[in-house]
Amino acid sequence: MITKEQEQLINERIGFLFDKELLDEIIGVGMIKSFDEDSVIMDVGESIFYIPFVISGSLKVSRESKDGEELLLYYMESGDTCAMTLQCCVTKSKSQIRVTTLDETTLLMIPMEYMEKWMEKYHSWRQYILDSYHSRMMELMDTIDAMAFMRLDERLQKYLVDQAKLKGSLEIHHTHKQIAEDLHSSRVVISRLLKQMEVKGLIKLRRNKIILSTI
DNA sequence: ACATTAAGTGATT
DNA sequence: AATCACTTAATGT
Repeated sequence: MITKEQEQLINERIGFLFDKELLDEIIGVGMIKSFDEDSVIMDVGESIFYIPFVISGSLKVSRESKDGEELLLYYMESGDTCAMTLQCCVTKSKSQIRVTTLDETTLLMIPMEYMEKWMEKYHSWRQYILDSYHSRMMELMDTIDAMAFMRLDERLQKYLVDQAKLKGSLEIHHTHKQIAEDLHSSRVVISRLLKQMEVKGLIKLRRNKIILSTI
């Protein structure tokens, strides 16, 4: 059940997206769930019963190949929902993706049966769903572009800037290994590129930490 | 003090 | 740009 404080938080973070009436319904049927940093909240092959909304925190959505290799697709922040999940709800298929938290993250879960019902009933819902499809699509285009046309060093820079923006901090607490996995590269290569960037004065390197000079 | 894990580096493909 | 093999540095027990 949703408490008064949680209701307030929902209103604050995603309230502007929907009509009052729909918001009341959301509060009636939704559940709030919180997760620690680095927990996998949904994995490849799992069935999906809830539509998640990000209330606070951030997550990454990635894909996994047969041999366990990971590839980062896009990020989700406050007010976002997962287009892949929506798709799975409609087609009643299993998750094709993995969703991992990057921070302590709070989600609002809506049982999936409301998805279609609200599509007919509320303009704001339909609009929101279409918008989020659109923005996910755009983000995917971005990552495809990056993979196809950008060199790894440019991708790495973009990655660092994205992370910094996402966390609102110039310090990034990732190991070179984690970054390599996200960018589908190897640790040694990332270490070397980061070293180059440090020499250029773009970043400073510490153990488990990278400090950007600017965004 | 010792083990473990992260990061740095030269050589090779 | 990736991989190997090895070193060095930082951190936990």
